[in-house]
Amino acid sequence: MAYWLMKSEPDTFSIDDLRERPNGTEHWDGVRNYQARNMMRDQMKMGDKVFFYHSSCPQPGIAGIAEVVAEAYPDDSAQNPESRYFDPKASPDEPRWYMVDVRFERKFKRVISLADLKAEPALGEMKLVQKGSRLSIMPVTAEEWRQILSME
DNA sequence: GCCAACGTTGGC
DNA sequence: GCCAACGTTGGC
Repeated sequence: MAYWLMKSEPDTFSIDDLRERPNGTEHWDGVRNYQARNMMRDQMKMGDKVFFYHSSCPQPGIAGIAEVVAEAYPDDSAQNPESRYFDPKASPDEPRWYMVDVRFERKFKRVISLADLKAEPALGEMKLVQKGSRLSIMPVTAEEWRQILSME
């Protein structure tokens, strides 16, 4: 089982939104970055655990935990001209973009802020805290996972 | 294949 | 709203 961190803008889709979905489950559409797509498509497996990260908001940080409940399948929003995620180069034969399903597991008692994560020496190697890191999906090591849980 | 121009992300 | 750091696009 692997660990991940996935970013979402809470104004668009927050951890509370996920919790309120039927079965607490939603597809993670709208990933339009190849590195992030490749990780989702090739490496994310059923049962993997995910830190749900809130970005571009007053308090950026990790808000809670979700679990992967469906492995990658085509992101049909790329083929919907009405969608903000529409990509004219995507087609049924070449879907180009993929998504997974995630299910709400729990919300942290408090948001573990980016500032707190940056201040923790044990997380110095974490991709999230490194300068210029913009990936919306990134792997988290087991050590990082444990460390962050201890900071709740 | 290079690289300039442009678009996006995301913290602040 | 600013802007640094990337990623993507497309002319050549």
